[in-house]
Amino acid sequence: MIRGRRLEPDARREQILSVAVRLFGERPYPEVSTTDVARDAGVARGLVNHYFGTKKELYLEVVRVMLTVPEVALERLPVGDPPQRVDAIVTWFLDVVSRHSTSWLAAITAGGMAGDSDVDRVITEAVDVAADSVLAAVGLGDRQDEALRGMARAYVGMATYTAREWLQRNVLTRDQVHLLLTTTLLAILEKVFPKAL
Amino acid sequence: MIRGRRLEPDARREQILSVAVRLFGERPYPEVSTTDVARDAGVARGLVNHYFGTKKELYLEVVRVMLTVPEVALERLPVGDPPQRVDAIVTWFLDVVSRHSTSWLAAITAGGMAGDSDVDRVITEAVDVAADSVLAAVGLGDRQDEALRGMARAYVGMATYTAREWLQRNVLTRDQVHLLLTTTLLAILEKVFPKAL
DNA sequence: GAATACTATTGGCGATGTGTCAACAAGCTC
DNA sequence: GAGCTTGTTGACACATCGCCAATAGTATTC
Repeated sequence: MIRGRRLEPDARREQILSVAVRLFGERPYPEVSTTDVARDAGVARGLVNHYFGTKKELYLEVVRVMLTVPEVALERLPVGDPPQRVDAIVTWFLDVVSRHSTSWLAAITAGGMAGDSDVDRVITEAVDVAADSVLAAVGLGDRQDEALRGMARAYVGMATYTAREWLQRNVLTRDQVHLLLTTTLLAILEKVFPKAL
Repeated sequence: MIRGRRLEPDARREQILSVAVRLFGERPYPEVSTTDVARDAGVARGLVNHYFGTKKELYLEVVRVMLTVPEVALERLPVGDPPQRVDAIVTWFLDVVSRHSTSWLAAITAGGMAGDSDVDRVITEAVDVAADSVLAAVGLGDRQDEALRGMARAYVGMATYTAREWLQRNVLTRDQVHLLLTTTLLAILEKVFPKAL
C-alpha cells in the first residue's frame, strides 16, 4: 500500500470500511482502535475520522454492513402447508447465517457495544427484518400486532443463540439445529398464537 | 463522603463495586470511565485500580455480581408431570428476571463487551447455570450430553430475548411470555429430544 | 507541457482515559 | 505521644480520540 495515493472518496471509504468490518469481527469494540483500522488500511488515522466522523459512527456502519443480508430468496418461498413453509424459512435462515458466520454473529451480539442506544437500534432493525421474514413465511406478514412481532423477535433470538451453539461452539449439528427451530416455530404457530392473540 | 477516610478493604471494595454495578447498568462499557466510578464512590481513581486491577477486571466483577441469582428455589420444584415441571421452571425464571430486571438484562447482553473472551466466559457460565436448571427441572439434569445442553442454552437464549420484549420493550405481557416459554419448552421436550438424541 | 485549481490526505495539537507507583496520612498498638 | 501498618492519594508516562490547518496528488486549463 503506497501512502499518499489518492482514491475516489467512495473507493477509499469502502476500503476503510472493509478493514473495519474485519477488525470488529475479530475483536470487541474497545480493543479495536482507530489507529489499528488506519494502519491496516494504510492511511493516516485522521482520514478515518474524515470519512466516518467518530469511532462509534464507524462501528455503526460496520454493524449495518454485517447485518445486511440478501432478502431476495424470500419472494420465492413455497406456498405449501405450514410445515413446508416453516421448513423453508428455517433453511433460509441457516443458509444466511452459515454464509456470513463469524461477522454476522459478532454483529448480532453487538460485539462490544450492546446497551448503546444507536447500536441497539441498528441491531433491532436487523432482528425486525428477520422476524418479519418469519411472519411473512407463515402467512402472517400483513398483521401489525406488536405482540405478534415481539414473539417473532424472541424466536429470532432463539435462532441466533442456536446458531452460536452450532457455528461457534460446535455442540450441535445443522440437522439438530434445523429440527429444533422448525419444531419450535411450529409449536408457536399452532399453540401460542391462537391462544395469545 | 469524606475524602481520605480509611475503610476496611472488604468494605471499600464492596462500596466501589456497588457504584460500578450501578453505572455499568446504566451505560455501556466504553461510556463508563474509571474516573466516573471513582468520583461517584468519592475516592481517588488510583484506588479503583488498586482494588480491581484494570477496568476490564472491574467490569468482570460487575457482570458476575449482576448474574449471580438465587438458585435456592430449585430444590423444591414440584415432581409432577412434565407440564407442571415446565410451568414451575418458567415461573422461577420469570421471577428471577423481573426481580433484577435492568441490571440482569444489561449483564446478560454484555452491556458493551460481548466478544471479549473473559466476559463471554462469565456470561456463558451464567447461561449454563440457567440451562442446567431447566434440564434438572424436567428430569434430565444427570445427562451430560453436550447437544442436550446446547439446546437448553438456546432455549435460555430465547427466554432472555423474550424477557427483553416483556420488560424493556413492553410489547408482551407476563402471561404471554409465560405461555410462549412453556409451550416452546414442552415442544422441545416431546418432539425434539426424542428424535435428536 | 507548464501553470492552476481542486481536494484527498497527512501529521500534529489538545483533551481525555488508563495503569502504575512513590509518597502521604489515618488509625491502631504499645 | 511515638512508631508502625497500610489504606489512600496525586502525579507521571503512555495511549486513544476528535479536530483542523497544511500538504501534496490529480485533473483541468491554456
